[in-house]
Amino acid sequence: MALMSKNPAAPPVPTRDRLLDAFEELLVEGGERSATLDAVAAAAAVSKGGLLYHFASKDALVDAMLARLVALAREDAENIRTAPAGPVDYLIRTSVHTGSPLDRAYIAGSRLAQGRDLRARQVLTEIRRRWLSVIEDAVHDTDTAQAIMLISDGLYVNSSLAERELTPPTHTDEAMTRLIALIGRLLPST
Amino acid sequence: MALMSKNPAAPPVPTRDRLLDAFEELLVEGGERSATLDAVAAAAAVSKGGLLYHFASKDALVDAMLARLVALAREDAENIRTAPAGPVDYLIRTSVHTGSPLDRAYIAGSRLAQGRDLRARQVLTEIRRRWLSVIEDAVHDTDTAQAIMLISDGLYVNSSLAERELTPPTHTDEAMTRLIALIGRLLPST
DNA sequence: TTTACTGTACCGGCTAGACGGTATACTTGT
DNA sequence: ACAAGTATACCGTCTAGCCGGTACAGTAAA
Repeated sequence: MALMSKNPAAPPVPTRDRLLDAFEELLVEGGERSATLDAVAAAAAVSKGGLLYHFASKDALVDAMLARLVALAREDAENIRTAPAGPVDYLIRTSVHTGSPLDRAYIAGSRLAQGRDLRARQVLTEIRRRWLSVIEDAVHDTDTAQAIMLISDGLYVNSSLAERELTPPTHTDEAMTRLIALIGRLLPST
Repeated sequence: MALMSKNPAAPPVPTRDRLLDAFEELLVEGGERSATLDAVAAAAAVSKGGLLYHFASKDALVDAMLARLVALAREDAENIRTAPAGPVDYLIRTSVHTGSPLDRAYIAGSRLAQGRDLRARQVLTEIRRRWLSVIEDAVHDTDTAQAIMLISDGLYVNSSLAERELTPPTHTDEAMTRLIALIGRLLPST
């Protein structure tokens, strides 16, 4: 009785954000090709005119999406740095597809980066540079940090590719724990 | 004098292959969106009609491309297994973008896998499964093998993303050597 | 009145694909 | 030997539909 499908006091998600969500979702699910203006508008239950009211062009939509990604990544870098279980543990565990907003935005961004979009490539490169520097600070060794980043990248690829197929969950929590233990061996014994 | 731009006795590359090459190249450079039939035909210096003579539909073009990828990957798995410097060394060194036919085909395939193409996803999953099994045979430890595959995947991502930007070559031969040494630490000390 | 849209109609360019035609080489019957 | 037919390997044109974008008239709420 107290639980409705939505908290009645919760402000509705602004149309602008719903449009960005829909854009990301389409990119993640079907790549650049699927993410047309018509499809985005339909997925957000907004008319095409409404979409173009908020974003004057597809370019503007991309810009806004990337800006949101950058903001989320900035927060995340802080989360990695201050994670109780340590930066490496946090980074690795959040590299599998968890469905978090950052996850979705990051994968959406990498879909665009596969195309000719220079901005997307630059944003992704910058984000990874930032993550790398956090890990470097944590492990005090460039080569090791780089290897850890590669594993993180690999996890992203795997989970965004194998996604929702008939594959039994490869990257279980337990598997992640073992992987992190394994990564421990990379650390120079100080 | 003896060297012309081409061996005069060399048979010209068949149009069919040139079309597949062009298709891959466009996918690698600009993603699914760039790889239209018109663009493929133009890049191969063939009319659109000519393209459709060899491949009755875009689907057929994709099928042929994936078939070639599978064939190349099959050969490669054998190369990994029998590499003089060992499977891990070979796998890691060939995970950076070398411009080899397999490289190009693999990246082209992963561009398609970003979209809705089920076949591409299945093919890539299958290829990685094959590689993993070779590495498993070599290192006798599932977790370690999986970690090595993740690093390999990460290298692919990095080199296909940062490709030909103003980034100084991150993955030099020397860096690869150090990475491989690092990976050595993952191996259980038998 | 302004903000935040909806809905419709339209346009130019692109996209996949169909189709008819053509040049050339090879085969077959006589 | 030669005409007739067939297969191969394309070229050039056309079309239906999609895509990004424009334009604009209307509406409902604050």
